[in-house]
Amino acid sequence: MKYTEFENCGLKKSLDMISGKWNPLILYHLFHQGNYRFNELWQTIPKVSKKVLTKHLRQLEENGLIQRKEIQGFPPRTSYNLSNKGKKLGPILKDLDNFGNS
Amino acid sequence: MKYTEFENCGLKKSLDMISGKWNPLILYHLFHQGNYRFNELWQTIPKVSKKVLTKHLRQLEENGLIQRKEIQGFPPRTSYNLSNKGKKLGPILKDLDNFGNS
DNA sequence: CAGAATCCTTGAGGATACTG
DNA sequence: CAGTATCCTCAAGGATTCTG
Repeated sequence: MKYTEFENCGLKKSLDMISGKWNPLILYHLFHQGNYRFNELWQTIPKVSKKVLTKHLRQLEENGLIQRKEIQGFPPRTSYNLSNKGKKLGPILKDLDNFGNS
Repeated sequence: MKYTEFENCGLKKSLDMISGKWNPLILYHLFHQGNYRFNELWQTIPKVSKKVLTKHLRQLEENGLIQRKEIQGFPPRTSYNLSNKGKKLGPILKDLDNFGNS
């Protein structure tokens, strides 16, 4: 496999999806509590700036791992939860966790 | 899970082990051909500089995923191959590859 | 509340030259 | 052959302030 091929392979795509600094933690929380509003998630992971948290969430959404819902009204609210695709990552992340602990 | 806990969890450790730019490709080649000398590997992945390739290999070795053997004599030779631990990553990387292709 | 805008720091990775 | 040694670039992430 050459580098140009690697760039398009599934492994690379998967790693790009989850390797952002906060992505594993975001996914972890969505796995275990299901549903978060933006500020709720931010307070759960207080060390990340809102800008960066937003960026991570946008990428996760673009990659189809999470869903973002706007709730109409004022003040504005958003709700984030895992997509079906995102849920399929669960066992793999668990495998990686076990591997890292071995 | 708080960030401080995440820093020490297995998932973080695993991601740190494999998320270096060239690590997946290095592991891929070692999986499929078993044994490489330094220059052989470098010519297989020619876009990486020797400095960076060395750094990746050192880290993989420190994390116990690969083994490095020096062959005495001149010119110097080294041989790299997967450790038993490294081989256990195979199925997980395959899962990630499938996931990324889905 | 859920971001967007702005400016800044840091380190991973790259390019090139040198060496035992 | 298998690396070191230097110098350099760039983008991820951080800090802070502003807004509909």
